[in-house]
Parts: sequence; C-alpha cells; structure tokens
Amino acid sequence: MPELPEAETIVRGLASPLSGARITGVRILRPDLVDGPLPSFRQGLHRAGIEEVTRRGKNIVLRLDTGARLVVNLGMSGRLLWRPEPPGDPPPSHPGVILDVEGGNPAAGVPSSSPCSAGTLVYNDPRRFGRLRLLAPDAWARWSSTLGPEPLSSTFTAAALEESLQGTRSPLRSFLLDQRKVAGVGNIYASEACFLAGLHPRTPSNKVHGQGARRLHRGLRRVLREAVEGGGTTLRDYRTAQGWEGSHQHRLRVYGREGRPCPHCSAPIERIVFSNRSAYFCPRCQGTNP
DNA sequence: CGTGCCCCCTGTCAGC
DNA sequence: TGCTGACAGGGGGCAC
Repeated sequence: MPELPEAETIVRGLASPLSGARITGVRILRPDLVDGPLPSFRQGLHRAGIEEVTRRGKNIVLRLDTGARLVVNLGMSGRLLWRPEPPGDPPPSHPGVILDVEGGNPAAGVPSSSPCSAGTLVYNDPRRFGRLRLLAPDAWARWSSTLGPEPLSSTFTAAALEESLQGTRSPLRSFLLDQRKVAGVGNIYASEACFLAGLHPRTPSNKVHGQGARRLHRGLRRVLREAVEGGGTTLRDYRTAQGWEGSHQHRLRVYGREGRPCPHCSAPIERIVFSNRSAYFCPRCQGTNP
C-alpha cells in the first residue's frame, strides 16, 4: 500500500507521541507478521526507549535506545496507528502487533492535563503482506545498504539517476519499482513520475539519458514532495498514524484514470498491464509502446 | 547475475 | 440477493 509519501506522513504523525517514550508491553496477535524469532523480537522491544521515528524508503523505522531498530513495512494493507489513552476511536479490525507505550509527548491537538502521553501503537493489516523486524545495528546497516538512494535526499542527483538507469534494459516502470535502484517508489508514483517526465512506462531504462533522465529526476521528486504535502494518497487502505485519509488522490494525474482526459492534452489515459501490475499513461504525451 | 512471473492474503466491487 | 472473477498501493522466491 504505502509508498514513500505515505510512510513519511505516518512517521511525522508518530514523532511527537513516540519520541522519548518507552515500550511497556508487546502483544503479538499475528506471529506471521514478525520476521525472525519471536522471543528475541519480544525481548528486544520490551522496556526499550524510543529515541527517534524515521523512514527508509517505504519503511517506517523506530530507533531504540538499545541501538536496535524496529523496521515496519506495511505491505499492501498495513496501517500503523497511534491510539492515545483513552482511545477515541473503535479498535482497528485486524490488529497484528500492539505495543503499549508510555511517556511520549501528548498527541498533537489533543488537550492533555499531563505533560506525557500513554497509548498503544497498533500494527493493523487485513492482508498480512506487511512485516515487522527488529534489527541490531550491524543487521540494520546491511539491510539499509540493499536499498537504493532516498529520492528526496540531496545526494540523489539527476546524474546519479542517469548512471543507474544505464545499468538495465528493463522497462522504466520496473526500474522505478526496484527498491535497490531507488528507495520508496511504488506503483502509483511510478506512473505519475513517468507522466511528468513524458516517458512511456515501458521505455527501456538504458534508453533514458540526458534530458529524459533530468525530466525523470525532476518529475519523481516533484510528485513525491507534492504527495508528502498532501499527506499521502488514500485509495482504500492507507491512513495516517492518526487514522486520517490523505488527500493526494485528488491530485493524481494518470494513476487510476483510464479513459479520463490527460491533464496536458486531453487524450484518454490508457492502462496497460505488465509484470502483473497496471501502468497508466497518456499515449500522446508519453509516446507509444517502444 | 539479471529479469520476469507467481504467489502470499483478504476485502471490495462490477457483472451476471 | 448472491455468486464469480478481477483487482488492489508490496515484495520474496524461483525458474530461466
């Protein structure tokens, strides 16, 4: 489900309640969601302090005072929900892992008589494609190094992207979905970035050079920044840590818009399927199937 | 080694 | 109303 902008939005919503908090309880309702041995997962989290909430690609990362990191990948339907005490909303439908937390900052916008908050962090996932893993510092470093550059970082340049594109003949959409090439891009923003770059999603990656690579770099960063500003794209499952919908679904240019007019030229948007996934594009602005 | 395909699982919706 | 099939934002494993 979530791509970089959705993960970033969740991270921002968790920073206040979780930073400086302590995990006081670990409840594992769906053991298949935990990667690795259950006892070490449980013991590694219990009584640990949370120092920072960050992100790597599409993954939400809680850095603990033990040096370990809890890495949460939401798969297609995962949610990571902060439920302050006392809970205002009904409990979510498919809880998989619940962390009891004490001592963070009060939930933003929620009046509180005490300077600290207590609540639960619920990982909810009907389809159970998501995974939670607890990584020691060396394992974290190894895992992080398998992911490509962060597309919104200053080190992600058009020149670096162009060089990486030359390494494969596979379709541009496949390149963008490959987390080893660029971290955090999924199916929605891959289509959106190809559109902004004026490149057909099937274009062989190594045929994208020069101006094309610069347009792709610019379009990718633009759409990811816009989507972060909009709080992510809610098509069905995605919610923020507070359970709210994003708003970027109203700003999608081509994704999910088969038959609707292209925002540039009004030609009907087309949908094609390859690698078992849909890609949306404007046949006029993005050329024909190469 | 790189690449593409299948599958993991549940929920929803269109069409009959 | 109820059944069936298509489809869904991800990613690991495997065959080629």
